Amino acid sequence: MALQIYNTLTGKKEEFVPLEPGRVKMYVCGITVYDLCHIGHARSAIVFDVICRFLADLGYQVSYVRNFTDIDDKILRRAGAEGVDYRTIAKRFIQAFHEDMDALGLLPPAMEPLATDHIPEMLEIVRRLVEKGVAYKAGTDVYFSVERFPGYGKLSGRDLEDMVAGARVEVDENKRNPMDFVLWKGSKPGEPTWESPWGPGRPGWHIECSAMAAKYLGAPFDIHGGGKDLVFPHHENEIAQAEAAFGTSFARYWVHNGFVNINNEKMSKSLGNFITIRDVLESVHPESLRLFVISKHYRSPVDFSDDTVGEAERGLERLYATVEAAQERSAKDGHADYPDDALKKQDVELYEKLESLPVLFYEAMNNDFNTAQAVGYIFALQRNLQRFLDKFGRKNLKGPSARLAARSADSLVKHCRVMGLLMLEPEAFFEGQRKLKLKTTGISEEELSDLIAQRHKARAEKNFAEADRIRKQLEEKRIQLEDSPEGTKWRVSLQPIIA
RNA sequence: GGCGGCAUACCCAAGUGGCAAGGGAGCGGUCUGCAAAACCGUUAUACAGCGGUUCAAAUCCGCUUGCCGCCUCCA
Repeated sequence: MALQIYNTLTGKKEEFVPLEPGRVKMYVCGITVYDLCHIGHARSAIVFDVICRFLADLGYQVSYVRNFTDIDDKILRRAGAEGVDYRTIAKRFIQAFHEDMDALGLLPPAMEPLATDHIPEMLEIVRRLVEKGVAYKAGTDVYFSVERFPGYGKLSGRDLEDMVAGARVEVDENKRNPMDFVLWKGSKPGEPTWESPWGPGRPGWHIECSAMAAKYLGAPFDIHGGGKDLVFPHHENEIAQAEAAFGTSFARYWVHNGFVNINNEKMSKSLGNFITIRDVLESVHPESLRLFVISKHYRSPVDFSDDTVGEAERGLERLYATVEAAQERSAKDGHADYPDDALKKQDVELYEKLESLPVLFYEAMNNDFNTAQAVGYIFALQRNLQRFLDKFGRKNLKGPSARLAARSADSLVKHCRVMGLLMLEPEAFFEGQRKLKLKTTGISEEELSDLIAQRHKARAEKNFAEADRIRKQLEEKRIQLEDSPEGTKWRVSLQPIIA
């Protein structure tokens, strides 16, 4: 089955046909850089990262552009509050954004343009719109006249009359229609300003994305993405400006991700349920957050809680643990090849899961990036593989058994990596996980190994009361000890994130 | 007020006409000094409710209820 993408513009899943064979041009609205990013931004970034990786996996060359809005009221307000230049604020949060995205393991876009570097391109669009009579100057501002663009409302599925009737926008004497939106704002004293044919000022928000997308991808381009909340007015306005100015369609497929909620409510500063990416990554592995995100369909809202993130984390650990065990125990014999029949004889169910995973995986992903279903298929293989390994106790696998286990592990890794998961060697993952988790308990590695050694001694002396006392002491710090033939291992349970 | 979305087991969640994926938690068992992990078994005659279409519906249509989002900056 060919790739199907749900297109907000038509409200339907459509077969994806790129404008240029073998190439996908994708623009995703980035952030306004005035504060740290929260987990809603993380979801959006992860969703489009997975889309990007999947398209690349299908063989497309992906041109991915994501902008920064680096001039805006909120940036100016913060700059004013701190008594610094707005560029200082923008620079600080662009850097923070990059740190967060790197920490999340996201592929960098091909291009990350800044709004303020594209004022001439924006002015050119405004010029064309004014020339065509679709925009007008009023006072010190230039507005887009929604009545002059017949398609206005087509993305968000509203018509102009309804919008005007229910409009909650401020009445502005300058506007001909309450829904008209600003393209160019006359600057107030002390604000950053650029020269223009309509007087000194700065660009409106929507014009940036139209200008940068058109510059780097041309119009029309293939995919335009962003959060659901951008559908109206931002994307609606982008379409209006760009199509009116260029006389062509703007973007073919409009893709919008759902929100992250906390306790079933949208995250917002006023509700005090605002969680930054940094807050989460302090105690949660980035791939856990990724698995959490892709366990849900990208268009559905997702509720973030300690429980649901913890579930994702345990799932990820099991995935890594199974892969590690399979790799280790098939290391010797896993590379020799055997006929399919010989492998199948080892474990019919595992063999069938292994054979069917590629088909099912691509079927799910091709169906509007159904990562949740794809993850389900991956866990089905993981479960069968783990069960197979357990049949052999702790022994290493030989011959066709080793080969079957090795191939299953390879398949898990390969398919997970298409979604940006299982990117680490298991050993490195667990090492990182131990360090990260231990840090949240306030116990040092030395203290812990001392306590484990003490307990080991107590156990050797059959002083189980003392051994259990130490175990309990550590459990209070969320550290769980696991005795195994290879010695005592430990794991740390999740530190609550939500207060 | 206008527009849109969602409702599947204890929890999370996939499934858009033909035997209800997957994960987590629970319970019983194997293993273990005890635990934990892992494995085995088990947990929806059923998909908010009512009505309709169909040989066949969680899936399509209508109505009802509940929750959420957008309409103002917002991923």
